[in-house]
Amino acid sequence: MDQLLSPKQVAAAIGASESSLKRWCDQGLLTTVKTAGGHRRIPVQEALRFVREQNHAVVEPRILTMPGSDNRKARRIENCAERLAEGLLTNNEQACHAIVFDLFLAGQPVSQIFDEVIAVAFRTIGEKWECHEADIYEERCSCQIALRVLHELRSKQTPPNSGLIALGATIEGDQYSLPVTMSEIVLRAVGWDARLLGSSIPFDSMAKAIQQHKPELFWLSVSFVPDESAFIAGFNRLFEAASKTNTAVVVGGRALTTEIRTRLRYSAFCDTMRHLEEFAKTLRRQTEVVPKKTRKSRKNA
Amino acid sequence: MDQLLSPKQVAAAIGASESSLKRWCDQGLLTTVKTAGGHRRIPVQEALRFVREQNHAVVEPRILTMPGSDNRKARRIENCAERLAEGLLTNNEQACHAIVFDLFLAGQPVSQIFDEVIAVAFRTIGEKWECHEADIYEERCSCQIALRVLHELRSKQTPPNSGLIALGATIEGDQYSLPVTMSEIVLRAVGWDARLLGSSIPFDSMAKAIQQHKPELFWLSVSFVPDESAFIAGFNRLFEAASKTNTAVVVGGRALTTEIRTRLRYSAFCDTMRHLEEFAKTLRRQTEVVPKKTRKSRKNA
DNA sequence: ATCAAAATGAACGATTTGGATGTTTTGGTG
DNA sequence: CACCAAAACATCCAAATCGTTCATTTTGAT
Repeated sequence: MDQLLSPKQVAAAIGASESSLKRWCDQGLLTTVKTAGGHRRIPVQEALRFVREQNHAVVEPRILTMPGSDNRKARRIENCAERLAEGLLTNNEQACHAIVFDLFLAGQPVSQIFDEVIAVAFRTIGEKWECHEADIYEERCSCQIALRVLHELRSKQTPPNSGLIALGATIEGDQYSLPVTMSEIVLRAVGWDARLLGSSIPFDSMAKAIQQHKPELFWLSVSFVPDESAFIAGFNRLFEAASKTNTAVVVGGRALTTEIRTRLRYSAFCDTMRHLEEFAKTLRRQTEVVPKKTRKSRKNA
Repeated sequence: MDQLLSPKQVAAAIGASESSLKRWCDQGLLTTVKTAGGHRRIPVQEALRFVREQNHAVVEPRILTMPGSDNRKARRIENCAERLAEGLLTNNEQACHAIVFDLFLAGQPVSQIFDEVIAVAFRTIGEKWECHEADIYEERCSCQIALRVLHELRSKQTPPNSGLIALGATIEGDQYSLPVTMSEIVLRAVGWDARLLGSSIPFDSMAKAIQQHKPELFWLSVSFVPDESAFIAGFNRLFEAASKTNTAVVVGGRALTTEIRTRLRYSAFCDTMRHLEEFAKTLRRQTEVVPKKTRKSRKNA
């Protein structure tokens, strides 16, 4: 479903002249496809990538299928967590949408948006719940809204084209789908073909998925551990299975105490989305370079 | 074997207008076969060659990769469930998306799409799982895909403007978010301001939500009942709470055996999305007409 | 402050695109 | 077989886009 835009449309969207836009296309700053008659066509995702990378202003977000909003001051990341928490608790889905997409358009890495805005907002909501200032249903409803925003965000990313596959899941009994969904988006942002298996997957089924898809990476978000020893045993079994297909296993989540961690075997532990992003980037570089047996790269070194 | 496509289909596939495509055919950029009546027919292979050689964009790969998905036969709702099940199990998100949206754009009511396509597809997947032809992770992954399609569908609906509020949820321990999400979409389709609270909500919290939002309708999707007697007690308590705010309570879901049902008090029981739609329509008419004390409606009667 | 280099945006005639039109063909149904 | 709605046809034309040139503005270094 990636829509194609004409140079004029993109120009209008970002408030530049058509001439400049055409020049940028010809310079390769924007990847264009051409019609048979030689007209330039720009996929929306590509336009979004350009806006984010160049830190360009967006005058008409609607052309880029983005929610309209007050652009100027919204870009600072500081108050956003607060504002998001309020938007979530007051059921103001549009506001939540706008907060996240403003940051996205302003070029903030998704990992940072997740760590510093969404995660913080939900921590706030969690605290309010503990103080009986918010009810459970309000927290759950907030999750629903956030999930919809995340799905929308996901659909605006440039679709993955690399052959590097990542699979992700949560363990049986863990129903928190927000973190695992964020992980998927982060991985896709750095070029992985990340596929979320879903929530509450038994370890044996994960192993089967690994065996069938042979991913380069498997990630596990652990927000809740129903049975500690079963978890440790199951996880280490999973790690065994993964090593057979050379699959790196990344684990993270608030339910993992240091005590549990010391008894796990894993390729990487990630406290934040930023960590996950960094690890995925590194692994990607390694995995891509290694199979290439030529030593061309020496020339540049 | 050599599937033929109409100019319109190819145009849709590559995101160009029908006019342009026909011109390109006439210029010889695309080799066409002609029917007896002079209509152009383009072999899939030829369309693919054109895309490769012209380095053209592909907006709707499904048309070229799964030929026959777009013709009139495919619009028929009968085969769709089958095709959707296959798309879900093969991780072909785009195909799933296309199947649902083709029906939606063709004017099929969402309730019918849900009852006759999505529900059927998941029943098929469930059966395969029972016969060990599909793994748990494949079912979960299918749910993820379906959820994303549903969210996309929701975002394409006209946003609610009526004052009629509906709240919905699943009970604690019930993690099936697909049915409850479909319900929300159905209600929104018939003009309700439906707000999904989320999955796994305790009865007390639902009661609180009702008390705070005073909805005209509350719906509960029950796909799984962890504790039967606790459920019955909790539900009837909820019904009590709802009657205080004049809130109709609708219940449905595959976990509700007739045995359980006989022990519940509710405003309506819905086996299908169609039932829910009908009930919501009726309630809407009643609720809207009653407070209006003029008898204008008599004129039309 | 000054100037050259670079970037921007407007203007131009030629070409391409895509929507509208009324007519004909197609494919499915009774 | 006859019928019908949807799809495709040919044609036309306004609007959009192309590549190019050129004047103006911005940038950056002296």
